[in-house]
Amino acid sequence: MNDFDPSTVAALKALANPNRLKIIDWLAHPRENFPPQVDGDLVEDGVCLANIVDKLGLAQPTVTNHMHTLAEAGLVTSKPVKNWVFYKLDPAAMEKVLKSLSAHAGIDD
Amino acid sequence: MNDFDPSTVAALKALANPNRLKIIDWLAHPRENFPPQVDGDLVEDGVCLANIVDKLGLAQPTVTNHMHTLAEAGLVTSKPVKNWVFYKLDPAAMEKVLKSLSAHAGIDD
DNA sequence: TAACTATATAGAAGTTTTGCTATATGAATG
DNA sequence: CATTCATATAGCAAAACTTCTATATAGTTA
Repeated sequence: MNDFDPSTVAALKALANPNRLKIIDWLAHPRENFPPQVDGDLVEDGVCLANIVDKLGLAQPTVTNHMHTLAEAGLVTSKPVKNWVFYKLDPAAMEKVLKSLSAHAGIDD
Repeated sequence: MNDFDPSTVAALKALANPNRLKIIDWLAHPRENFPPQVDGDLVEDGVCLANIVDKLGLAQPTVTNHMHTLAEAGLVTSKPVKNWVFYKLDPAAMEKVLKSLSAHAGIDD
């Protein structure tokens, strides 16, 4: 019904990976999933890459890579503070993907 | 918030491909996208593989493969009639994926 | 039952994904 | 200003994905 939006596929690709989906889940509930941070608030500023690396248990460059995938798909935003990078989920982007997917599946909102 | 459901990842993987997403879209609106069928109703019985092959413009085994991917992810059902196979979208499965994804993203329904 | 038709399977090539290690960059601190 | 700490980049290997051609299977029809 809808015209085809390539960014929807990019977002779905980004989400279609167990590690990245875990990250999305964690970023949706930062206080429940990460320890308090010294240099940036978990909710206000986002979650520091190092915290995600620790929690996920993969090598740091691998996690950097996953975060870039999520960021390029527009699902998370990143903010450099000092020499950290804080990542936040973009709920509007997630809603957009959900709406697009609903439309493709012919499900009325 | 939710516990991790591997079938959600399988479904997202199945959806994270432009050709399969097109197929999902077409199956959601069969009358708008396919010619009437002689041996099975587009809506009641589903869409014949050959019709999807024609519309997608890929080789038949490639499309068979895509349909198996979608079926294994539970997103479509298949029904053999004579020597055709009819495919139908499973809207309940799609809703389940959408709900699961919403939960992961922390979006309240 | 022979031929045809629709789908499935096998196997292979090219591409993409996912992870790693090693190293570079760049900001912060002693 | 040298070191340390957090992140980025480069390059590589293994695995998975996407597509193809060739062929098999199984139901249909003449």
